Amino acid sequence: MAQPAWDEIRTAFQVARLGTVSGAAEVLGVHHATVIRHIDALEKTLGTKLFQRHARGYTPTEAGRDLLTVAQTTEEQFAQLSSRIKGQGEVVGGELTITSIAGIADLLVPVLTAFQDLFPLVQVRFLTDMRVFRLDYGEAHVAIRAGATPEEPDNVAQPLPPIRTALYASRGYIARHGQPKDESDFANHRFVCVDSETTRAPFYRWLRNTVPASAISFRGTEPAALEEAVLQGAGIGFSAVYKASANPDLVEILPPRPEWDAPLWIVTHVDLHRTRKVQAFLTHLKEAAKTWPV
Amino acid sequence: MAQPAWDEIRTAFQVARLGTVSGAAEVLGVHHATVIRHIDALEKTLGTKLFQRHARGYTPTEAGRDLLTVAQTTEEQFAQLSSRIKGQGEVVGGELTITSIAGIADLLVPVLTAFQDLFPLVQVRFLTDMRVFRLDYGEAHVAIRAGATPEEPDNVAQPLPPIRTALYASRGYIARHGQPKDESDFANHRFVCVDSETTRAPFYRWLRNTVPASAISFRGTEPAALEEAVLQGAGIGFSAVYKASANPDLVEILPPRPEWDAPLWIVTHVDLHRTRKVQAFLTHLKEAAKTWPV
DNA sequence: CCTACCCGCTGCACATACGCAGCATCTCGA
DNA sequence: TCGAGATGCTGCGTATGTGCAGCGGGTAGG
Repeated sequence: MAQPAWDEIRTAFQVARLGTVSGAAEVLGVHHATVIRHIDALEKTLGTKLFQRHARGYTPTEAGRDLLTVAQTTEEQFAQLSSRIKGQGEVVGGELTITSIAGIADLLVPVLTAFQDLFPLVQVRFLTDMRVFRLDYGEAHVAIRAGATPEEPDNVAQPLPPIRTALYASRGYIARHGQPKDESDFANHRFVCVDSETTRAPFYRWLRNTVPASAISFRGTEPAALEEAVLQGAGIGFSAVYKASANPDLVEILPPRPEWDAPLWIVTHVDLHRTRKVQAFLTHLKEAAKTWPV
Repeated sequence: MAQPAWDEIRTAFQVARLGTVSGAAEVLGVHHATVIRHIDALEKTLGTKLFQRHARGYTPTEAGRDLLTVAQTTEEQFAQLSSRIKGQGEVVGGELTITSIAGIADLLVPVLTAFQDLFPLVQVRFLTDMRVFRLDYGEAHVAIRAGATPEEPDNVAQPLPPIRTALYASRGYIARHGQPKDESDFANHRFVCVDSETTRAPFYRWLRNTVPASAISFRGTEPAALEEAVLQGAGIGFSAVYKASANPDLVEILPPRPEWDAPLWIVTHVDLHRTRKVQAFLTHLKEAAKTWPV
């Protein structure tokens, strides 16, 4: 069962509305002949006459009047849709999906809530999952990634201030085990380290190379668990500077090193990068990043 | 503000629904390349990306999902419209407009009511007006015309049994003036005739040529008024045989003559003639005409 | 009654859009 | 790790649809 072409329905709609082929042709911006051919083709596929042809123009039959009412609403629907889509880039509103690693959620959440206050029409979705969300699939508008420079094509990467990391111990740990004088004293202490052998984090690699395996007394996979372990005095471990500096219970064992810095990237898909919504968020995020503790 | 082509919206709709260009192309019965070109053109006119392109296919963006929901209902609306129009010729229902001269209304009304009983979905409009309704303008589905063979192109004419006419007088008239013995006696009687000089009715022409003008004592324009005048005894006049034979008060002065017969025609527009509704009425009408009094 | 305008129709030439085919890329499974 | 399948993309030749112009017919106004 052959379905009629939508363009032909639109042509027939204008003819039914205006009553003349000439008027419809002018409105549609096509030639009179095109209008006639569309009507003929449509009537052929439908197997019914839609119009009575006479010298004064085209008068819709019952079927034509039926088409008129249906296509009338379609016309309005499409017009609304069109202006909605065209205007969507202008107004900052609708859904805004951000994805990041869980570790910097406390850094991002204030930024997101402030952005939401700035643009009340925006609905924020903040996804922090183990897996990397694919920007290609439209899963997120903006991704905050840590590590090496993202190289995916079609992705736009912009730098953020890196996450500085240092070695800390809780005051409870120091009270029990003291504070290492220098690196040679590390063997006499207890350390908290990630369990994975293949971690990409440079400071953990440094830890494996510097501290004897026997000194690493607490291992875990979940970053949040490792941080908690350090706080609880399970051992000496790493923490982001911005987190530790806010916690008076943590004492710096070793200061942050540039090679430990985790580069932070804002990544967006090239198609979404141009939209005003994303642009507004990016400027807001970069502005907020200037005030981040370093 | 350029409006997007409806066909391109349909293409984009199928892509959004199926997620792949290939699938949409197969459903639409066009080539993959056409689908891509439609999407590109539509996104260009809308100024916004509708889909995220990736190796697995096309994933709709917010705008694409918006289009999806709108076009979904459009698709359903058009499908319903299409089947409704296609099927409308199959079911005998809706409006049926008949037009005729007022004089034979009493002959047609029983036919119309019987037809309405046969097809309860039909709504009959019976138009009897002085002016001739134009089938071209879709003013009526079927016209009952009297007189010469209709010659308009695009009109289909079918014969009906002609209306036979004879000369009558009321019993009241005969009681007062007697009954003419033959045509030479007409000068001593009173006659009822139409007022118009240019009447096309052959029996009135015959009357003018046969009866002296002084014998025509009652003139009128309205056929119904003339009939009433004959009944009231104003004079001798014409009446359709089927009407007079039902009235015992009328006495036949002269029997009907073939040259007085008024040919009756069923006329339909060629476009509407093929529809089942009109066909059903035509067969019903012709069947009923067989039982008409002649 | 006649003339001028409007509308719809159709043959022809051209441009646009289409189908085709080959290519590049990615995903999934062995 | 490699291969098979699927998907999207692009250049080229063709066909379909479009624009153009002239014609015929009907209506309206003088």
